[in-house]
Amino acid sequence: MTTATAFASAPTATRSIGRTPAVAFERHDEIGLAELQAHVPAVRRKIAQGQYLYRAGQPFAALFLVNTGCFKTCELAEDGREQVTGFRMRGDLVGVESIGLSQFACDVVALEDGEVWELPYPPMLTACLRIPVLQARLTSALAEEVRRDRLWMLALGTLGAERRVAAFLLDLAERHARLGFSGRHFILRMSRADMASYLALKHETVSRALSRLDALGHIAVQRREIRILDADGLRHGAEAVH
Amino acid sequence: MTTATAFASAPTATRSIGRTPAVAFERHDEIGLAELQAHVPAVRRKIAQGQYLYRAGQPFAALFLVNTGCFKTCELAEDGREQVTGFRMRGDLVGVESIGLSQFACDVVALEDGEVWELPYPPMLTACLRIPVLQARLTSALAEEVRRDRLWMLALGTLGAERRVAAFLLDLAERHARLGFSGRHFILRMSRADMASYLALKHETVSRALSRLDALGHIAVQRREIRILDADGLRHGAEAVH
DNA sequence: CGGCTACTTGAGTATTCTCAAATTGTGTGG
DNA sequence: CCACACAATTTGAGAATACTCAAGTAGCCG
Repeated sequence: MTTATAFASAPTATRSIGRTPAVAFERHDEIGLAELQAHVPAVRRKIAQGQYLYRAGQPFAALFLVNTGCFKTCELAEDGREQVTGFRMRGDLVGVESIGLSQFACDVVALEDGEVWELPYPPMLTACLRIPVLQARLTSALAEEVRRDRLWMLALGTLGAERRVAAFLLDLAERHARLGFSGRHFILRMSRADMASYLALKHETVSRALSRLDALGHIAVQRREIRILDADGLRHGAEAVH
Repeated sequence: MTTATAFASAPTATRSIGRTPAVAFERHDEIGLAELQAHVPAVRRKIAQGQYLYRAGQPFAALFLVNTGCFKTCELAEDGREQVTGFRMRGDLVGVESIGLSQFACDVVALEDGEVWELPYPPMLTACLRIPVLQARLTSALAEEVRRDRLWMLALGTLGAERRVAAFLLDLAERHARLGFSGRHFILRMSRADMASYLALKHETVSRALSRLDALGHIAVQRREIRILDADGLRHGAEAVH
C-alpha cells in the first residue's frame, strides 16, 4: 500500500495530538542521508500547504526527501482524469518515478506546510557511482515503490469500499507508528476527496465507510481525527472477500 | 499501464497471425543486453505454459529478461486474495520488484511456452558497478515500472468497465506494435479471468465489455483473437468519464 | 468423439455512484 | 469576540454499474 501521514513537527491546528518528533530518523538513513550529505549538496526547502513540490512537465533535476509535512502524488491524464496515487511523509523519497526522464511525470502537492531536502539529481548520480551502498539503496527504494504500488493494486482489485478504507487506515497507522507516533490515534492530513481518489471511490462512499467502521466500533472518527479501537476488527472486517 | 502480449516466435496454434519475429530486439538493448552478456553469465531458460518462472518466497537470485512467450505477475495475500498485476512479454525485465529482498515478492507464471534469459543478480550487481550505463538502465527500468503501475492505477480509478477493457486492448496493441507485430490484429495470451483480475473486474464483465465493443464496431473479437477496427473509438469511447 | 475448460449471455441482486440537502468547521472582517 | 461566508463532511434516496448465479455454447485435449 502506498499511503502516508505523519506530522513530525507539523505546525497545524491539531498539533496537540501525537508525540514529539525527536526519533523517527531511521528512514532518512535507510536511503543513506549521512553518506549523501557528504557528496550531494542537499538543500532544505519549505513548502506551504497547497503548493506544488513539482508538477508534471517541469524539468526533472532533483529528488526530494520529505522531512516534515505530508504530500500527495497525483497522476493527471490529458483528458482531465485525475488520480491520487499516494501520500508521502517524513522519510519518503519523492520523485523517483521520474528518474530517467527529462521532466517530472506527475504532480506532488503539499497537504500541509512542510519541508523537504532537495537532492539535485546529477550530483546524486555521481555520488551513487562513488558509493555503491547509496546506489543499492536508491535501487531498493525504487523496488519497494513498485511493491507498494502492487500491494495497493491488490487491495483495489479485491476489497470492497469498506475494507479498502479500513486497509488504508491500517496502513496509515503503521507508517505513523514507524515514525514514532501513535499508531492508534492520528490526524488525517488529506481531505475525504483525496482519500477517495486514492481509494478509487467517491468521497461520499468514503464518508459512509468511515461512519460505518465507527458504528461497528472499530474506529472513532471525528472529522479528520482517527482513533483505532480494534485493529483486528479493521483487518478482518465482516465484509466478505469478493 | 502495465500489460502485454506478443509472441515473437510463439509456438502456439495461432502463430499464423503476426509477422516474423526477426526485429524487435530494441528493448533488449534498452537494458543493455550487449554489455550485459560480456559481464553476466546469462542463461537461457525455457518455461512451459503454466509453469512458474518463480514464486513468492523463493530465494531471489536473478532477474529475467523475457525472450519469447507471455507471463503474468500475480500478487497473493495471506488471506487468499489474488490479483494479476501485469503481463510481461518480449523485452520486459522480470523480477525487478524483488530487488533488495532475499526472496521473490510475487508469482510469475508463463501463459504459453516461452524462453527467458536468466540474469544472476550478484553478477548483475557487480556488472552495474563497472558499467554505469547498465546501472542507469536498470534504474530507469525500475522507474518506468513505477510509472506504468501508476498509469494503470489512474485507469482503474477513473474508468468504467468498458473503457478499462478498451484501454487494456490499446495498451496491448501498442506494445505489440512496438515489438514489430501488428497493432491492429493480435491474439490474447491470457484468459478472460486473468484479464478480469488485472482489470479489477469479473470475467463475465470483461466478456460483456468485449462483446459490446465488438457490437459498437470498435473491435472484432473471436475468442482470443482481437482486431482493432477503430482505435479512436476505443480511446474516446462513448462512456462518460466519471 | 467425449469430457473438459473457457467463454458468452441472461436475469436478478448488491454495491457504489449521483444528486441533493443538511450539518459542522474554518477563516475572515467587522 | 462574534457573525457570516465558504469549504468540507455527513447523510439520504434513487439510479446505474458491476456482480452473482445459472444456463448454454464453443473450442480443445486426449
